[in-house]
Amino acid sequence: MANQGRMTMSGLAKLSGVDISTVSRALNDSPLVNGKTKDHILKLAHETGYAINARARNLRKQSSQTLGIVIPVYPGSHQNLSDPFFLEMIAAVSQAAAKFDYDLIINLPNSPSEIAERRLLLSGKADGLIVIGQAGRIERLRSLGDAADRVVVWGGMIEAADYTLVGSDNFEGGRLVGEHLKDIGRHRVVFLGDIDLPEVELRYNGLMSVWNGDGADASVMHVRSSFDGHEAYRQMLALCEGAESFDAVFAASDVLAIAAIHALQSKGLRVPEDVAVVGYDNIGQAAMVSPGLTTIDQNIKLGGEILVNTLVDKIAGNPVRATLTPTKLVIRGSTVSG
Amino acid sequence: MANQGRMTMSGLAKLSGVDISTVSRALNDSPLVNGKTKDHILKLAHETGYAINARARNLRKQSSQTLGIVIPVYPGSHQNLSDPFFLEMIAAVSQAAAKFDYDLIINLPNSPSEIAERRLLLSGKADGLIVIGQAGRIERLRSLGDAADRVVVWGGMIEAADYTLVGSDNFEGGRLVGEHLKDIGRHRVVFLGDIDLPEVELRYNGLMSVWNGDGADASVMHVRSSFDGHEAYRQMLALCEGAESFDAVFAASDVLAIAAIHALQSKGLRVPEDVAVVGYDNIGQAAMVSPGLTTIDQNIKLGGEILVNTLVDKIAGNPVRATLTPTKLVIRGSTVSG
DNA sequence: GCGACCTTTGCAATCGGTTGTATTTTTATA
DNA sequence: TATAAAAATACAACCGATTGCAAAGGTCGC
Repeated sequence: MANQGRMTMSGLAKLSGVDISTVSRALNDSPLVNGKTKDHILKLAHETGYAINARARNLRKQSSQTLGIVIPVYPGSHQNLSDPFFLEMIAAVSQAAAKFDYDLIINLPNSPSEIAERRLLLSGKADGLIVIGQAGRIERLRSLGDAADRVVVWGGMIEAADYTLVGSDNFEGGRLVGEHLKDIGRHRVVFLGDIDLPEVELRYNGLMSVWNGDGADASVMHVRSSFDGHEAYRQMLALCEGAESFDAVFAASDVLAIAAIHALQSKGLRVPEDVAVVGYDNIGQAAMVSPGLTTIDQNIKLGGEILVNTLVDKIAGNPVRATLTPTKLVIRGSTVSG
Repeated sequence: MANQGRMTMSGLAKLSGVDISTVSRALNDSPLVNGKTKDHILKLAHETGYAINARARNLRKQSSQTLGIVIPVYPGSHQNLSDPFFLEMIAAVSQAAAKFDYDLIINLPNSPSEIAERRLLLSGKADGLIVIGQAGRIERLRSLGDAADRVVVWGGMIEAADYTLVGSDNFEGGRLVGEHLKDIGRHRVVFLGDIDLPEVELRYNGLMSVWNGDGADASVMHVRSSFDGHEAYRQMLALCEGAESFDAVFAASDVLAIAAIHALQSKGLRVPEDVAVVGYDNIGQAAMVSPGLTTIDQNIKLGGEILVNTLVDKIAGNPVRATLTPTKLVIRGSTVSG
C-alpha cells in the first residue's frame, strides 16, 4: 500500500471530482478557485500525503528553484577542504537562499579546469550560480558569455572583472590590520599568503598603505603560502630558521594564522610577546585557540545574503552592481596580551 | 543572437534532418544509431552549444540524478556552523556522488522540526537523502515510512534504528582513547560532551570499557557540553575553578578539545604536562594547533564514500545493511610531549 | 425576465526530453 | 534474385505539472 504509484494531480482531480487544472490552482492558492473547493482539495492532498512533483513543475515553469554554489576545493590540493570559512559561507548562502525558496546544489570541482559550473546552468539544474573565489579562474569567468547574467562571484574587487562581484573590502581589511600593528608598535611585519591571488593582493596593499608616506621605518616581508595550513607551517619554520627578524605576522586566513602560531611556538617564540599574529576571516575557532586570534571579520553571513539577493535580482533580469561588504577588526590575545 | 530560445532536441532534429528520437539516442550514445549519423548530430550539438535540458529529462526518467544531504546546523545554536567536520563530510560525499554523476543538494534545516528533508524526497528534487547525525531526530527518522528506503543516516550504531546507518565505530574510538590514556598513566579523566547524544554515549562507553574489570583506580567525570566550543570553554573554566582534580580530558570533538585547551591554558595549566587532551574527528586544524591535538580519525572520506555507495544501492532497490567504518588514534602533542 | 458581468471550472496545448514499437533501409544468406 | 535477418530510423505515447482561453453557472440591475 502506501503510495506505490504515488499520488499525482490527476489522481487528486479524480478523487475530488474536479479538473486537474483546478487542482493545480487550488494547490497554488490561486484566487480563481472557490474557497470550499480549495479546502476540499487541500484536505484531500493532505490526507493522501501528496507533494507537488518538482520535476514536472520545473519543466513547465522553466525554472528549478535551485541555485548552485561552486567552491574551489581541489582534492589534489586538499588543504582548503577543511577551511571553516567555506562552511560558514555555505551556511550563509543556504539560509539566504531558503528565504527565496531556493534549494542549493553544492559543487566542489575536481580541478580548476572543470566545467561543471556551466553544466549546472546550461542543463537548467540551477537557475543561477554563486562562485566562491576567483583565483585561477578569472579567464574562465570572463568567458562565461551569456551565462554571466546568472552568475555572481564572491571575491576581491578587481578591475579586470566584467562579471558581477560581491565581496568584503579586502583593502580596508588589510589597512585595519596595518593600523593595529602600528598601534601596538610592531614594525617588522611578515605577510603570510600568496599575493598572486587577487583577494590576498588587496589585503597586502591595504597593509602597505598604512606606512606609505610615513617615514619608512617599517618593513613588510612577503612569505608566500597557499591557503594550506601545512604549507604555511613549513614556511614559517623555515623563516624562523633564517636570519630575518620580525615582530608580527599577518596571515591571509585564520587557518594560516593558526598554523603560524603553531610554528612560532614550536620554535620557542611567544605569541604575542615576541611575535604578534593576525589572521583573516574570524572563523569560529579563532576565538578558541590559545592565544585567541586577532583577525578581520568579513561578516560572512551578510556576504551570503548579498550574494543571494544579487543573484536573485540578476535572474529576475534586474541590473545589479558590484557590492562591498564591511569589514572589521577583532582584537584578541594573539596581538595584545592580558 | 546567442541562444535566445535556447537550442533543443527538436531544434537539433530539424538541423540534422532526422527524428528527435534519433537525436536523443545519439546524444545518449545508443548503439541503435548509425555511427555517421551520431557523429553528425554530436558535431551539430557541439557547434550550437547544446546541453540536454535536465528538467525535461528528469521528468521523463523519473529521477533527478541528485542526492540531498541534510546537516543539522541550527542557526539558534550556531555553534556547529563552523565545525570543520561537516565541511569535510560534505566534501567527501560530494566527491563520492560525483562518481555516480549525482549532484548534491545541501540542506541545513532551520530547526529540529523542519521537514525539508522529506520535501526533497517527495517532490523528487532528490533521489535519495543522506542525513548527518541522528541526534534529536531519531523519532522522526523512524517515522520516515516508505521514504526510508531512500535515506541513509550517518551516526553511531544504536539498537533503536530501523533506518540504514553508516558510521564509524564510536565505541572503538572511545576505547582507543582510553587505552592511550592508560598507557600514558592518566587516571582521572574528564569526559567532555553530551552523552545523551547516541554517538557521544558510545564514545563514552568505549572509554569506560578500558577500566571495567580493572582495579577501579581510575575515575571518569562527565562534564556535559553540546558541540558548541563556547559552551565547552565555559564548562572547562568552571571545572578548573572547582575542587575536582584531573589529569586528562577526552572531548567529544576536536572543536571541543581545542576550546578545552584554550580554557586550561588560560587557567595556567600546561597541556599535556598537567592535563592531557584528546579530541575526536581529526579535522585539518587538529595538526595545526599548539600543541598538536591527539585525536581519533574517523576516516571521513571513506565514510562519505560508503554513505553514497549505500544510498545508491538502496535507490537501486538492493538490500543493504549497516556499516561501520574503521577508526584510528592519531597521537600528537596534546597528550605526549617532545 | 433578459442581457451584462463576474465567478468558477474545464479544455487542451505545452514544457523538452525518453523509449516501446512500427517501419524502412541495408546487409547477409541461400 | 528473392528473402530472411539485422540495422537504422520514425512514430507516438508519456512523464506531471501550468496556464491561456473558452464555457458554464450564478448574480445583478433594470
